[in-house]
Amino acid sequence: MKTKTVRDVAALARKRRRELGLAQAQLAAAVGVGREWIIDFEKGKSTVEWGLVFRTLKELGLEIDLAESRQIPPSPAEDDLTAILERGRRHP
Amino acid sequence: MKTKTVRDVAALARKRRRELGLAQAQLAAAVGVGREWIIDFEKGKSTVEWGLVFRTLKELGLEIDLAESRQIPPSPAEDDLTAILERGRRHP
DNA sequence: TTATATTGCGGCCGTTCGCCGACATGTTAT
DNA sequence: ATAACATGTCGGCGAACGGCCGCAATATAA
Repeated sequence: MKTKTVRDVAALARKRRRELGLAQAQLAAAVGVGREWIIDFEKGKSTVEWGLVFRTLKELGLEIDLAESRQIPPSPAEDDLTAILERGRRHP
Repeated sequence: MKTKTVRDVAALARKRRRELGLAQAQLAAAVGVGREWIIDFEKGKSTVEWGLVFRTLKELGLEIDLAESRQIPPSPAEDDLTAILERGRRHP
């Protein structure tokens, strides 16, 4: 299942948890986090810890695959980049 | 590409970045994070923000797929869970 | 209905992220 | 040789995470 946003992952994880008949508290205990963390994660909170997300998905039996999409995504800040890079080094 | 740990993801991201000929600073600017964040992420640091990881992978053209692997992985907190699960089911 | 379980939310607080500098090292180019 | 770049490291600081506690809505069961 391709995911486009963190919410997609969150929704999928929630669905999966329910399919497994697990309560948030149960999953939380299994992963080793608080109940609130599961709530935030399933809400799609983007600032949760990456490692905990990974462990949670694993616990739910959801494997993470990375597929190379061929095209380079539109580099959004090309002009800003030069400015930033200029600032990064000493003036010539 | 199946990933088993956060380091797998980190290594893959680093490889991909180099294939694209991007410097850490460039990727950092594109994603909107500091250079150190890219360093930590590529080192496999597990406490980095989930949303930033997602954005970074996207920027690298790496799509995240979630595949349902079989059953529930061996639950590490079985003693606690069994008690809870017992309660959840009808008991003869 | 009455219970029971599950879920969501709001503080509080210790810990830590992520950013910013400056600096060190190694590579490459002029 | 110098200069520029790329990658890492270190110290420091504001901001925010994540855990614990309780309580109010909702499911779900008896």
